[in-house]
Amino acid sequence: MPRADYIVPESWLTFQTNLRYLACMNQEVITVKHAFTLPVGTPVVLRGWVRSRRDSKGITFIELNDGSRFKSMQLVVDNGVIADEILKQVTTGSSIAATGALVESPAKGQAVELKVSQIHVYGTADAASYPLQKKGHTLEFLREISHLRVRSNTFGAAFRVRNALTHSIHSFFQERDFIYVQTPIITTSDCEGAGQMFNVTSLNVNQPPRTPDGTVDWPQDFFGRPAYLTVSGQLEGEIFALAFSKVYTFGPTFRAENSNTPRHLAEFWMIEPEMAFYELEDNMRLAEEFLKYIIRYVLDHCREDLEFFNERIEKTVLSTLEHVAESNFGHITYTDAIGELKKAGKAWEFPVEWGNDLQTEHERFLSEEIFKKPVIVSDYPKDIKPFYMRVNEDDRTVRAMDVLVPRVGEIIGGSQREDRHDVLLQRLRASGLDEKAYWWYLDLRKFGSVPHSGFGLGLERIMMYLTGLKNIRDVIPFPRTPGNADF
RNA sequence: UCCCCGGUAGCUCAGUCGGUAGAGCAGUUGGCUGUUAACCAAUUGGUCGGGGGUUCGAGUCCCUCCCGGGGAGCCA
Repeated sequence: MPRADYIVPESWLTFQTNLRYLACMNQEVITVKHAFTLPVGTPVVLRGWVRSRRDSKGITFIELNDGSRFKSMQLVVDNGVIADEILKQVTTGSSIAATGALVESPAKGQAVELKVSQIHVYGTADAASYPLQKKGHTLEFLREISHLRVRSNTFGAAFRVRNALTHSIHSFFQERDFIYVQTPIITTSDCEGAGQMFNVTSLNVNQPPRTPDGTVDWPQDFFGRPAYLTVSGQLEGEIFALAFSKVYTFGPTFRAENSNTPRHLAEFWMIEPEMAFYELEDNMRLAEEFLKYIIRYVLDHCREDLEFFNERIEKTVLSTLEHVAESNFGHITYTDAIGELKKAGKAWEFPVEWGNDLQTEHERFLSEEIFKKPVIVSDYPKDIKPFYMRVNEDDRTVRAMDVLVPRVGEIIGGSQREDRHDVLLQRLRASGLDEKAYWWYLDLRKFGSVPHSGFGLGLERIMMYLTGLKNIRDVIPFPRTPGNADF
């Protein structure tokens, strides 16, 4: 809906006057996205960055993008309207404000365009050295210029999708009475069983204080003992679930693993819901509902961006997302999955044997060949899963679940938690963990313990699924990987 | 961390048997009255990833280090 107080009267001739008008009305600058909704004839000031410029004799076309949506506004400058010395500065990458009126476009490609009456150049961008060209760049090259890649089509689309995705995650849980809990980023509970952790210390790492036997004297450190960056908020999430019934965390997590793959980051974002009174079946139902909800949301709110990914990055993005949002996930137990994989009669690189963990090749076969859609594998052997997962009646398997999706692999890992104090204690000991460090975790099973479940979703993993981008470094603003923490 | 592939102009790449550096795009200049990755013409542009070695001679062969990509493990 056009709002009169957004509209700059055409008679207000100078750019400075327009600026003052906007300022005194205390209005935010109109976006390109908003401008496309205004009726033809509306005078506006648009500001943004020049994507490209095309000159013909007597007429200049400028693509102006401000990030508000994928499509740029085409600015049309007729001969003589803008002084040559100003127009010369309007190059790819420069930042400008353009005053003019929205008009119907006589040519194909856009319904409306801005007929320019004035241009103000905020900042020039030397054409010879500005790295972004009008033609395609490789994602690897753009990754080296993370401060500028966000101005490109691909990364503009990716981070608008990421924004919508994070919004939808909060909406989903808030609509269902989940409480958002911020679990700590610094933790002293080591060996959470999820890989190498980053040490956090205020000691001088070159000359740490040492005890007589030569080991580092941790009591002198900031927290009085070794501290780490969290690898998961799950254990603290359980504390809150046993008070607020349904909670979720949404924050960064850290792994110091030396993983060099397109699917791993040292710093990534994770969503971890935790629900009291939920058994594994409830957990699986929630995971499926959750994934469908956020996929539907992004389909409904980022159509233009997804169409770009579908056209340029991965031709199956739209069809798979539509399919997944409508169809039911597959479900198979680990034991049955082993049977299916054996029946497939394929020559596996890793042997298919009950008790072995599923390898990437097995997971892909399940989701891509057998089910051809997301599939939940549940009830894994207890020996290959962490201590906190609830042991089944058979005493051989635990109430674990992994959601596997075609193309990306494991996107969710979760379980029903062990809520029996004696069993948990036994599992802790069997895993060789220090039960004293988990005193509060055991306490939760001593005082008002209830069945409860939860799962973790990697934000960047679902981003890869939504966009079709094949390297996780392209779906997070500033990727941290072994040997790389630039920007 | 392991295995494989790659690094040549700002970008994407070619470079034969070891003989002294190429194209497209971008940039620049000019042309074109409505372009859409505009088009047409001309033109500038190089420490061939770093170091070492073999050779009369290395972008090319060897060693080594760095960086990037793919696969694996770990996982989300």
